[in-house]
Amino acid sequence: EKESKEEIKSDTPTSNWLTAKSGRKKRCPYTKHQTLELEKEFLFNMYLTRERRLEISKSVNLTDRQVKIWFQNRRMKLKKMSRENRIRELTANLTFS
Amino acid sequence: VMILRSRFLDARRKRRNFSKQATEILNEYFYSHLSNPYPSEEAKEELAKKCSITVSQVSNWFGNKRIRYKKNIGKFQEEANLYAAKTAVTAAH
DNA sequence: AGGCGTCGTAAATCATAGCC
DNA sequence: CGGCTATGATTTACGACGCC
Repeated sequence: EKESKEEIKSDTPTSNWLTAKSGRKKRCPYTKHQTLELEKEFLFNMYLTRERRLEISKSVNLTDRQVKIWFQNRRMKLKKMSRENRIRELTANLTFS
Repeated sequence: VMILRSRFLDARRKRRNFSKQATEILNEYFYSHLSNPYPSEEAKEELAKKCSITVSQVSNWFGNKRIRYKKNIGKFQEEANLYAAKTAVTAAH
């Protein structure tokens, strides 16, 4: 008997999850200057207005879509950082008091 | 105590490879879910606990593993067989 | 409809731990 | 002791879905 819910089929060794996402633009690392400018703006405000976004994108020579996505990613990074900081504080106190 | 504390905190910044048994647990999950190696949030939490690492680290591990596996399946064939055999034994009651 | 939000991820790249 | 490569983490770029 046993459970046969999660079957490992011999038919499709490994199929769909390795379907490559085609047509995606290759990741292009930003320059130090670009990153610095974006970080400075992020420090000033985490959310951009459309006008501000246009200005920034022009000044750092990125498309406004790239700037929009950069801010989205940056907010997620901040969120992750605060999540982990909180856990560390709690863990440190419990372990060593 | 302060020395221990600072050592513990410093250890955060230096990357360490995961322990042998942590890697073992992650690989067992990966190869026993090879048709869809995407653990749910709950599964990630459980793996994190068992491995004594964070959920983010579990996510990183699966992200890296999926890409590296599919980039070169041949290179991982031996490992795949090994864990397939292992879980077969475990599944036998 | 349309645009911008989060969430989870792919893929490339970075940093360096650890093994010869 | 280097040099290399494996491995964990971070950075771009989207798709899927949500809420005005």
